[in-house]
Amino acid sequence: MTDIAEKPHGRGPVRAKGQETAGRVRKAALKRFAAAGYAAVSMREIAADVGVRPGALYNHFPTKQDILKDLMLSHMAELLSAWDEADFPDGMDPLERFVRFHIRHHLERADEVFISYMELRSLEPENFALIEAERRRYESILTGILEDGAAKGRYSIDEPKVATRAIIAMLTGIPNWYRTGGRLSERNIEDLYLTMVRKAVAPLATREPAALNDTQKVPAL
Amino acid sequence: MTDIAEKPHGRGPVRAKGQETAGRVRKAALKRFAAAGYAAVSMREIAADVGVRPGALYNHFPTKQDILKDLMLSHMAELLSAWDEADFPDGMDPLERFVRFHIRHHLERADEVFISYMELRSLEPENFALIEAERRRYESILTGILEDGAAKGRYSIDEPKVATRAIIAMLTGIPNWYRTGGRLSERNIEDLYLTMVRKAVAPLATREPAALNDTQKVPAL
Amino acid sequence: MTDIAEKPHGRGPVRAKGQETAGRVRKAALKRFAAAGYAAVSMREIAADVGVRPGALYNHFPTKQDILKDLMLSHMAELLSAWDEADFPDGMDPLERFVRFHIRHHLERADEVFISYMELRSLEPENFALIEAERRRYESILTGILEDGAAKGRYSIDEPKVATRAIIAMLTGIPNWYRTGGRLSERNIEDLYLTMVRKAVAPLATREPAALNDTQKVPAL
Amino acid sequence: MTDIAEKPHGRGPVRAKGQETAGRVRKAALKRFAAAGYAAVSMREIAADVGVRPGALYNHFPTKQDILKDLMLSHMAELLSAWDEADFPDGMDPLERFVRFHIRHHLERADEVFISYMELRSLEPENFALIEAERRRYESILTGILEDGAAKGRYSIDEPKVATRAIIAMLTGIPNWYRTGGRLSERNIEDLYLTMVRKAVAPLATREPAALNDTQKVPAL
DNA sequence: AATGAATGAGGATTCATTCAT
DNA sequence: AATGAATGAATCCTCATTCAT
Repeated sequence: MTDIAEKPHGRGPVRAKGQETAGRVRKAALKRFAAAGYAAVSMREIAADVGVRPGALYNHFPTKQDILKDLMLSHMAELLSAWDEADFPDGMDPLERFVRFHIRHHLERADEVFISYMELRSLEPENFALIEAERRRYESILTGILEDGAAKGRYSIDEPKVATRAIIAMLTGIPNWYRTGGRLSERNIEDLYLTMVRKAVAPLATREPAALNDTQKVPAL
Repeated sequence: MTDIAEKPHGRGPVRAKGQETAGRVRKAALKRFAAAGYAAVSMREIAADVGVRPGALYNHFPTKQDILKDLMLSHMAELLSAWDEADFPDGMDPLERFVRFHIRHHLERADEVFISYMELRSLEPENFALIEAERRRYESILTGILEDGAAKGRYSIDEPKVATRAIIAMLTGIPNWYRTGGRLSERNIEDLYLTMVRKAVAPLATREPAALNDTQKVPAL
Repeated sequence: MTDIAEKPHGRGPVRAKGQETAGRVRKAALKRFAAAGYAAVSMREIAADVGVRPGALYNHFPTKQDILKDLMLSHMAELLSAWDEADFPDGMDPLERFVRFHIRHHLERADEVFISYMELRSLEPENFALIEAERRRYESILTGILEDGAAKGRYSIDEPKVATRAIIAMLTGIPNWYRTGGRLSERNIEDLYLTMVRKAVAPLATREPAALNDTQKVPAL
Repeated sequence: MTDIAEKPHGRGPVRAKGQETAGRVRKAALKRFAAAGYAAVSMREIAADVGVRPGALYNHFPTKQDILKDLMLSHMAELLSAWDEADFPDGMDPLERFVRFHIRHHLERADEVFISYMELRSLEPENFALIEAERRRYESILTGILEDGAAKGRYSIDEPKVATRAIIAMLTGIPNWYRTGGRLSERNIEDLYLTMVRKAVAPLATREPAALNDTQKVPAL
């Protein structure tokens, strides 16, 4: 939305680097796919955002589907490489690492995240398989942390895969409602969610007998 | 809930043909909207599912948008009235009530839930306002439970609205991956999530040692 | 081109029988495919000829390709059934029958003929197979006549299939240049070609030994 | 024969690169025009065949139409000059000469022939006139032979122009079905067709009165 | 001589919707 | 309540061509 305003005007190519156009297409498509959904966005709209005629888009992406695939693949690649390079204090608990990383990364990329979770259904089967593989790789990071912690007795988790999904759903839901500039800072959110996650997987120790009784009492229901 | 659907008939129960069609339209639209997204579904597809020509749909719903609005409004109405009528053992902890209710209701209505959370963006502003009001009413039930429990010192929650969203996101994410007939029963899921939710809002550490023991007692599951 | 002028005007369906529209589409497509070739004709042009918006064509033919297929299949069906029903004087020589029939039929249907021979390449493989089978059925009629006559010693033909093609090519080429209303009547054309065909397959008898010798003498060349 | 193709180069034989490209364009266009028709072939396809981007074609031919015009004009020029230079045994009958020449030339140039007869309709009027003039020149060769032979009493032809077209259509149809390597050699084909042509224009003399009578007897029909 | 990016027009087809029957 | 035919606008994408580099 920023550089778009600087698009060269007049007819014909102004030699303003075609390279840039592909990037502007990505940016415009991202915004629109996130806002309205892949199917509801037309190539015309994207072209208009970019400041180009619809046909020109096809110099950069062979089909609309390829734009989506490109966005999703590069999001997953970035997510995984960002995790590899994440810089946290040495002694930090892996679960804290993951929670803070995930929230931070996802709050900065609300649109990419949303698309990546919502538009899986808009992918043609071949592309779906590509993306799905990446998603599993990411989820397995958290599953590994949980299993590891459970093995060491630090967490109490019966089903690490279920817990992985529960936690990721919880964290990934944040950008749905969180708006920067509000009462809560990103750091506040991180802390709040970290607390909830930690407690959710914490060993019960000697602490909450009453609650459990409740649960067990629940009969047929 | 479209007015058309309510058109009363004076001819006795035999004359249910039109009613039936409207119902079949709702059912077909629900499936397709959930699977592909509102924008990606055509009236022709719905008509084909129903076994009718596209024009006939307009005898039952004035526009495609009205089908969506109908589905979402009736889902929310049903959700709220189901909560009002939910039948739980008398002494049950309200949070447990809510968690079990929500999971149960949503697992039975995966498509409605999904549409209701995803297709808000496809609603025209007027319809959006209608639905959004209902959603807030539902969320406020959980917020109320949390605030109440916090006031009584049973939970430790700094931000009840944040917690509300975190919990609802976590629970609502279940139908995204849960499949009946797998290793985990619905009841298992309820128990697992209930445990996580309870712990997530539990007062910390030294405060409720008893509770923890209870949780650990939860056996095989 | 005639009834088209009578197309009902004004917006919306004038209930002037949709049935008729399909026929008008066929007629317009025929003219245009013959004149410019399948690939060079747009659905918009056909629609304009018919007096309808492009989308309306799709109520009658699922694709442009189906219009072509329809034209070619019905031409071949008509050709074969016309042959079956052709009414010639009882004692007429079968070859004369065929030549007169072919010329007559094809002069009346210059466009269909042209399309049927030229647009085979525009058919998708499945449709091509359908049409090609019909074409072979028709050619086999002439081959049968030639083989029969040769067996009876009335014709001298070394390669009945080659002769079939030679004759059909010769006859089918007529509409390429012949224009009614010129110096030569259709009847003249029939007679001229019949004479040439007859002579082409006639036994050489004892009459033109020189000619044949010539041919045989031709050496390497 | 586009002017561009004739652009002389002063740099010696090494600098034949551009020339080569133009030739490759001609060759690719020829194949594709023959196979699919002018209208169905895109400049992009031609460029891909040549191994070049579409824009580069315009260094060699100003428009797509000019490629077609070039192919057709050069085919006709080659045909006429090949006739002038054809080397046949001295005493050979002119009709045999023509038939053998035409078959030979056309079997070697199936694509050019096909285009030249089929894509006349794709020519803009100005280009059409150019080509049509050449075609008439070629046809007049055969007409001359027939008229000459008729004058000398060697042939019996009522309408030399009709006969010209009949014969050319017959001969030109060969590449439509003939495939080298089959049962019949090119030489066999020449002989078969020559026989048919000769007989078709042969004087009836005293030899086949019956046949003629047959024709004449045919009444109204 | 070739590229890469663009244009503007147009390709076939689909869409939600209308309406006479 | 349903149909069949239509509309008008929009869909994705392809086209021939241009032109700065």
